[in-house]
Amino acid sequence: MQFDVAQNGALPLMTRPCAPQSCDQCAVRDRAICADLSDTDREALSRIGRRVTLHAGQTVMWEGDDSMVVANVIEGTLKLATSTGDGREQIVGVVYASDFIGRPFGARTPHSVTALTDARLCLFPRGGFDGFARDHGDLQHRLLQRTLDDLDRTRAWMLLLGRKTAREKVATFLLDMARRLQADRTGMIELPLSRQQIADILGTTIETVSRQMSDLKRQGVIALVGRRGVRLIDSATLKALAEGV
Amino acid sequence: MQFDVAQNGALPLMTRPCAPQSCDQCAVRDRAICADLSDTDREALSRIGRRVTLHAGQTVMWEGDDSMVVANVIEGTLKLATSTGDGREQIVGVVYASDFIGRPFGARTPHSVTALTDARLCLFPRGGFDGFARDHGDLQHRLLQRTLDDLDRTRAWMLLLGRKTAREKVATFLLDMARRLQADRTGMIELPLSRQQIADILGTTIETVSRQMSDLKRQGVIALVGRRGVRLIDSATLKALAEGV
DNA sequence: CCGGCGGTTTGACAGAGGTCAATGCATGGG
DNA sequence: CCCATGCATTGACCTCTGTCAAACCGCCGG
Repeated sequence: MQFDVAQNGALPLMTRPCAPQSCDQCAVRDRAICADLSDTDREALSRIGRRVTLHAGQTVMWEGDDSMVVANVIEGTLKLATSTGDGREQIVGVVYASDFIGRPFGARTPHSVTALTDARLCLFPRGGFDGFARDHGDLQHRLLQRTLDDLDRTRAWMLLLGRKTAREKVATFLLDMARRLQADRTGMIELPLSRQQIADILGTTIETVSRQMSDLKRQGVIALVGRRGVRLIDSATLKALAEGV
Repeated sequence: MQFDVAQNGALPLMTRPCAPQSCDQCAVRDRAICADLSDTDREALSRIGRRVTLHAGQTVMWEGDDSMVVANVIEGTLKLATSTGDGREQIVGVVYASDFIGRPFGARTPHSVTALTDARLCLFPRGGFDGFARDHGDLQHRLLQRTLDDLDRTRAWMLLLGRKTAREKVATFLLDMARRLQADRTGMIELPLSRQQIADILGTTIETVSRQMSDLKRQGVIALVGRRGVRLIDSATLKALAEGV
């Protein structure tokens, strides 16, 4: 367990309001929660919010802060994290393009949100979003669906944190990443996370992650290419290891 | 880590349909998700469902099963749990009177639901409930609120599972239980869980839980009375221990 | 192309907590 | 009321993983 120095620049919220931009060419237009709004409704929602750009490392919301904004992720990867008083960090979620972030209908943001890569958000003031959602059952339904899915995923992750060994954790993590990042034919993926961040997801240390990866490499189950590259060579074995042989 | 033998009788779903009962005298009438429905709507929902009684140890839903029913908890305490292939169990939630259980709007039940005490449920077939919820924005809103709260609590628990020491876990657990069970003036609570179940919540073993509790007792922070009774003597110290001193 | 920085790997070691096993003791059925 | 059963406690031991430290090496800027 160690202390993660928050590396972040100025709060970007007011720094880069992009030129007003219609939803027509939005990259996540049909995957985000606004996907099945009518064109007029979607534009109305769009007018409440604005597009902002983040650089890797910037934090959008802090744990315990008043919940002021919510957002759709248009592009990039971000982490959700909580910490103990003495600085031990646990990553409680990783979000990708089209995911929704922030805490609607609640006073407090229960975890920080930090960009892992450069990212673009479609950001809404919470009050405005809450009001809009209350008036649009389909948006609310979509948000409910998404929240239920998040809860299922989060609970599945609790099994990993509470009951799996380091080996099982790393194997599970690699398979999960391969699925999410759509590994190509050769099983190659580029992790959007440092070893420290992987450790913070798995509830272990950077050294343990590194040792487990090296072991898997030695066994010929994966290959490591550069700092962030991993090639899954024998995913059958990896699956077995993820379940504890 | 050990194997939890599923102790359960017959599936109770069809065994004990109580006499049709109006919502008027329902104990959780104004705390459950149906609380702010109109009387007519609430009665309509009630007609979809039925009241069932469970005995401690009975399982209502199994991990991975098709999601067939959802329910309000009228009375009692239940656990939500997932397991690895080889039988290691992690409790991913504990639900109390007025809480909602089951997976609406989804095909699979992602975790089992088992009664810890005798319990009473207000049970709905999922299809019927889903349809009703879609037509009643206020019900859906309430469900969303609840799900968002669950997600926040679950993520907070991830910090415990991933980053806290055994001492911190047990202290946190006791404080959480005292809050939820409304400890009386003397700080006395009656845990609805066995040591094994506490271990399954905290991602540790029965022996570790027992040792930590004995240590806390030796330090004079708590007193143990009988198998399930705990008296919080010095909750200030307990709070400090929960945060890692 | 090189040098330095920061992330990563590896090693040595220690300790928290898991495992196995025996004893203790509430609790409920006879 | 008492014994038997199953949960809880305690002890001994060992292993996994965390800690501290040093070496390694991609990657970027000059």
